Amino acid sequence: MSEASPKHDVFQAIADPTRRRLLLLLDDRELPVTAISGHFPISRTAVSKHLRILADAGLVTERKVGRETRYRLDPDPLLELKRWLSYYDRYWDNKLAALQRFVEADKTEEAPPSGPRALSSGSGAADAPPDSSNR
Amino acid sequence: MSEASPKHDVFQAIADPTRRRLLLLLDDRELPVTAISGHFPISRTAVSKHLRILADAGLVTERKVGRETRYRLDPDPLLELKRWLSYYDRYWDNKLAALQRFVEADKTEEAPPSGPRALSSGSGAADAPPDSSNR
DNA sequence: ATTATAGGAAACCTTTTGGTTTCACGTCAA
DNA sequence: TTGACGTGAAACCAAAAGGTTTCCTATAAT
Repeated sequence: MSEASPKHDVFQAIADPTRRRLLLLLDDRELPVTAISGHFPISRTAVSKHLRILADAGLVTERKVGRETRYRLDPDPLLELKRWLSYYDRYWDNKLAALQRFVEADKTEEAPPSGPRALSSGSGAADAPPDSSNR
Repeated sequence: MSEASPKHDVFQAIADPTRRRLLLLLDDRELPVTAISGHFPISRTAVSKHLRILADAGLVTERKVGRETRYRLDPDPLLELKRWLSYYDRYWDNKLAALQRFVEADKTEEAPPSGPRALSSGSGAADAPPDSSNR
């Protein structure tokens, strides 16, 4: 509904430290480009490009006010990240983790590479449940 | 602690879709490189390089067994991501979000770029609380 | 009407990234 | 001991990423 052309995905968008700082800066403020770029050691144009990438990922909204363009955080796409991360929650949820380790105890110990392991092609879903994007 | 030389950070490590798939594949299995690369359309060497990046970020552990090197997921560094994400939790925690919007209601409406901003909601440094890394 | 400001677009440069192919080395099997 | 197997290192390459500078176009302001 809201994503038009996610040319840049969230994972890539937040990979850059400068962009992470941008998100923080725009967290609760709506700021025009020049004001934003004052916080960074790089050129205004460079900041502008970062903002575009964030906008492409849906992480900031742009709103024209007179001759300036004001940017503001839109954290919604971060929910995708949150969902992706939640896949690993069982590792930190001690109760489940204990069960998990118990269940997998047998196949963990010194399994030869070519044993009766159902790993190869077997489950197509097991290969990419939360995120299947590939280039 | 545990991190030796985090040449690659988690954010960058998970930015690549192939690497995300690797994490899934190594989620509960410990696999040697050749077995792993069978799941990907790229060369074994390329997979090996991805594994190195993941290892640098601490996301996989490598263990030599005979002539093969077995890799396995170590999700711990993902906690950093989780922590980073939690900074934005207030946006999705409805109770707090309501308060937040109320508090910021006045400064949201057409605030001039140079107003008396006192927003940094208690949580600390306004510019870079969760992540301050910069290149 | 003229001038200053804000910000994106273009062209360009350098470094990084993701990939490949080839090679060398250690380990296991005949 | 001779060969096949499993991997990483090296050299190399094309494309993408992050920057910069130089325009160009709107929108104020005087």
